[in-house]
Amino acid sequence: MPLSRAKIAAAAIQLADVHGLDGLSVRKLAKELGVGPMRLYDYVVNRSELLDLMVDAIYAQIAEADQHSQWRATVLAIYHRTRDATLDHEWFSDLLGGRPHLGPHALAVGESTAAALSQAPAVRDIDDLQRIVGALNAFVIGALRREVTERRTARTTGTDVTTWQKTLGPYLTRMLKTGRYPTVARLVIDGAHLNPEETFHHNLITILDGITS
Amino acid sequence: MPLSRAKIAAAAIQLADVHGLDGLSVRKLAKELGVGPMRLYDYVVNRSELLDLMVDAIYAQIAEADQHSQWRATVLAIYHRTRDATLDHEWFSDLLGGRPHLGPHALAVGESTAAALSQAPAVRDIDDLQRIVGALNAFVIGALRREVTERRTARTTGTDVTTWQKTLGPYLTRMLKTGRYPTVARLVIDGAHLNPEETFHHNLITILDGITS
DNA sequence: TGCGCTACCGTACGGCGTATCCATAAGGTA
DNA sequence: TACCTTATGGATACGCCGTACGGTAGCGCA
Repeated sequence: MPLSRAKIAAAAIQLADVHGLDGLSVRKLAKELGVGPMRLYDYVVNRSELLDLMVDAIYAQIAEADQHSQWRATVLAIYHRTRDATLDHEWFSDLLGGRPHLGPHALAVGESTAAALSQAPAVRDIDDLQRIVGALNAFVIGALRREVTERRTARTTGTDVTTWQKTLGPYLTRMLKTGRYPTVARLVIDGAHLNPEETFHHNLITILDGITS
Repeated sequence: MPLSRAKIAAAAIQLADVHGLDGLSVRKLAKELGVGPMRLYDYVVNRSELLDLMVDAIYAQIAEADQHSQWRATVLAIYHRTRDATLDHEWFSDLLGGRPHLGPHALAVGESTAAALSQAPAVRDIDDLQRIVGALNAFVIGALRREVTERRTARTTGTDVTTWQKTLGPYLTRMLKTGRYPTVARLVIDGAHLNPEETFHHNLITILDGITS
């Protein structure tokens, strides 16, 4: 097996899936592939280019979204698929919005999204399109980052009450008991655990429909 | 000068403002403060806690937003101030959404935002509030990340045409000339350079009014 | 005077990205 | 067959990083 950019990216993704982006080093990746570290620099100029490779591989996964005849359904499908891919590869959220996504598959996804949105009746000119694409992407980036962060903290502190009280619990409850943050306290304590997918869907629809009308 | 968490945070912020988060190391920070590296670990348990300190210092800056009598004006003021602070300290965008913001000032900002939004007529119960706060925060996080990323690439590649053509230009124009990304091409080529602040404001208002009605 | 405690610091370890140089194998030519 | 060229892969090394650890100097107090 002669080693290739695709193979390197696949191994890197697998490593990052398990150990996160911090746990992905050029050296470990090389060891995983059974070669010396410097070998990888024949295929990639930088660690950062390695990340670009990984990102575009994820976009390839996203780009497989089915084309719907309705522009609205197409847009929703793409963003939901983005969410699915992000939850499958949480490190992806660390890179979301942090660098320009210019790989071929990223461009393809961007093209599908923009093309669909350009069919919305409210989109009169290219400036409208730019604003709308920007707003939607911004929401999705932020929402996915938040969701992944919540997942991570829930995982490390544990969802159950006992470990929660041993980690962030004391500090947070102490802060909330000061009475200086009543609304936040209500959100934390009384706020039901909303279904993340439903919340994402609901907010996405609200913004999409609000912005295209 | 006896060294304190506040002083450490201030020096760290200054360093990060100039050299970015990557250019901020515990060792450099210690040297800047005229002490040995390990000295800082008497005030901070981790590099990560150092970042938390810095983040909360920025939230302190944001929290100074004036209180308006109208909830809508309050919300807008807070988010605009968030944007201002982020553009003053671009590294802040790298941390946005990537970790829970639980410092006292972050909580204060969250409290002000949530309290204001809870006065919106459309907010009936706490679940509404949770969804709306989540959606707005998500948009702002994503929008600021994107804006900072654009600023950075514009800075390194240069805004003028000549350097642009020497860096990303060739690759991107080649990709766009394939004809596979017509809509993206139109966005890049024909899309006017929209005023970032206006775009932010416009989108924020659209989402805010769409979601609270 | 002696003693424990605290504040502080120097050193060191393991890991990182990557520049540079070396060994070896492969293949073409005389 | 013998030699030279060229590509392929690897070992080593440099300068950084975060931080664990052990030691020391100064000081309050018995």
